[in-house]
Amino acid sequence: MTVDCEQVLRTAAALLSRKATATMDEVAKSAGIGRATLHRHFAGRDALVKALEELGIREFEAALDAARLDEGSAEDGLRRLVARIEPAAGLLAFLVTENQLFEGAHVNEGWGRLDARVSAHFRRGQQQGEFRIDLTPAWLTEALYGLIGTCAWAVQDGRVAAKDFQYMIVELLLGGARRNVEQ
Amino acid sequence: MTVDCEQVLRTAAALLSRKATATMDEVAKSAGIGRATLHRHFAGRDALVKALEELGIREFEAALDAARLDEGSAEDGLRRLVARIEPAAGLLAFLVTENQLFEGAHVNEGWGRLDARVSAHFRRGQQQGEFRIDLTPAWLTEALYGLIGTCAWAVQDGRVAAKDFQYMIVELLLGGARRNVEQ
DNA sequence: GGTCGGCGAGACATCGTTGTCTCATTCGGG
DNA sequence: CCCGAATGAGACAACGATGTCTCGCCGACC
Repeated sequence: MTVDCEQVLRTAAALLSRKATATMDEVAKSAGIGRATLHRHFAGRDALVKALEELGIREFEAALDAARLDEGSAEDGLRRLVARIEPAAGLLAFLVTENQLFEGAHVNEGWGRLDARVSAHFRRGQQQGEFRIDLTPAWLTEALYGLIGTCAWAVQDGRVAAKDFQYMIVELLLGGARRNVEQ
Repeated sequence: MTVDCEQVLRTAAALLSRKATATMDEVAKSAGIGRATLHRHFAGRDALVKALEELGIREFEAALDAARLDEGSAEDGLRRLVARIEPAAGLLAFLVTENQLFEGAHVNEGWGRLDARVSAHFRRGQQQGEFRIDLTPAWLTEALYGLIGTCAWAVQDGRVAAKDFQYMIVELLLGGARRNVEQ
């Protein structure tokens, strides 16, 4: 009968990704538990969001590990990363926009680590001559986050087919919309 | 002594872009007016957001008109559009994420018109052989919105220089991160 | 100079959300 | 089979935000 905190968090992530202003009661109901039980596991809304943030950081970090970014070309590494991150795309979209609400109050240091790893990968691609050097690693990192969130929403709204998730993100981020005639 | 509604809206947009959960009182204070006066002009929070939405649609539509998308190459048209849209980027970022909160309740038909115009421009670029046909116009449209919002936030946080706003968006969207050796 | 309309400030009731509590129930282990 | 821990449901007060009101003030217009 014990509640699975991890499962509750995933359900909450799915709901809050679509409706960031959802009530604690709505979160509890969507997880199939009572509001009191939700409070027993997460002291309040802040604690819930914080737990969600840590879950997102864990999943992102796991995706980074699983993608083995330092193996092979930078491009292939990016493809593996997007593939591994797809299951957590909705959670990531929520957290990225949620972070905008924190007016510099305090940002989890985990984001710094993640940013550094992703940014370093883009920098490696630049140094190896794979990526353009006129787009800064910081911007490419932000753009990756933004495109993941945008595509996750587009899939939810039916504007992009779910099976095209990885392709649309990676192809746009790597190749852009311009058609290269020599290809 | 009459309040300039337009100016109030722009101030509100600047605040709400950064803090979507700002109080009506905060909005009023940031605009330098009293909460009562704010209520006299906008019946409530919903009315304020709706007015903001219509302002955003007007500005976006004006940017589309000014960009003269049908003149010259599709690429140049996109560059002009991003340039014209830059002043309203923060407002757009707010509205795009705010729209995620509307769980299909009702979407302003203005967004449909805007989507159609932007989407048609990408489609024209595809038909003229300028743009790739494996990235759907709908996705390119969403990606444009997403990158504009992401870049607006990145500029606010100092991760991207303000002067690079147009360049970063257009270059990434058109050319992607991959380095083309023949260039 | 007087009047009138709009504004700011504050008071007030209301509503929704939140956090805490109690109590009955149920599931699982001893 | 019994006991205890955990859960669900509901009640409750507290808090913040909201919407409405009044009052005093000031600037504009006549």
